[in-house]
Amino acid sequence: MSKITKLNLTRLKMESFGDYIRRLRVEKGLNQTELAAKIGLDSGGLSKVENGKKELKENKLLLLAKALKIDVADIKKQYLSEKFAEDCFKYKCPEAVFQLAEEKAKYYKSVNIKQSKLKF
Amino acid sequence: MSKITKLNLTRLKMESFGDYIRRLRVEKGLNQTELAAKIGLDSGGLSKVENGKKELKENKLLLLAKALKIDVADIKKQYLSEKFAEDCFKYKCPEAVFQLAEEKAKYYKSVNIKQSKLKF
DNA sequence: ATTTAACTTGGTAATTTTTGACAAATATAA
DNA sequence: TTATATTTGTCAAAAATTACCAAGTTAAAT
Repeated sequence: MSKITKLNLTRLKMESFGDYIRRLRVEKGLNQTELAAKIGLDSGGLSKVENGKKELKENKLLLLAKALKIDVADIKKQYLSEKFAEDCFKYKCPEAVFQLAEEKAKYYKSVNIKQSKLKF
Repeated sequence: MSKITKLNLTRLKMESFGDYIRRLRVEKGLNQTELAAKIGLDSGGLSKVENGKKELKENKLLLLAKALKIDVADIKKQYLSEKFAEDCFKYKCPEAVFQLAEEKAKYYKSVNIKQSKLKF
């Protein structure tokens, strides 16, 4: 990575998943209570989501996409990338993990993976 | 992706985390019972790991690296990449997630992330 | 075919983690 | 202030993970 890029990374705030949700919610003129209701959560729960204190499973993700009228693939990307990055950080894992993960994901998609084998 | 690459992906078996562990175990001339004992597992547990039926947390990962005399970073990479790929597949998430995840991971590393904020 | 060792699989109980709901505390705005 | 919005902590229920055990299968050898 170039020095410029590295500097930018250290200075520019990266939008977290919570920031992303909050931004879209505010753009839509909703408060936490209103949006939370649409996804079966109370305002406290949504607050925690927006502040990265977690909570949220896939069905909520889909409801959120619908409520905010955003692309499901996009919100999944935002959500999972955050989870992955946190895991990588937590485990102190080299970032090369992501390249390998992408290869594996493509491989899973290319073969018709047996659900039993992978238990999902 | 080129047709050649795609063909290769569909034909070549990609080594899973379980395959990786099994290969190293066999290379060292250990059976499941022996290796399992070194990481505080029974043979059934190790069998499940090798067959992708999961089990395994970080401390076992470190023990495994030690028992198999392999680089800790390497085993973490193998382990996490598999988890990430499975999640991506399960969520039907676009593979662009990995590029974003890598950016986020680099960002987390570049700022001195507050543990409280991210709760890890 | 029988024996033996290695491996796989399923069940289950114990533990840990995640979740949603509530309430209190804090902040923001009118 | 008063009202509204957000944050935070706690708690119990629900879900997921884990270790452990035992039964079942496979494979190799003789």
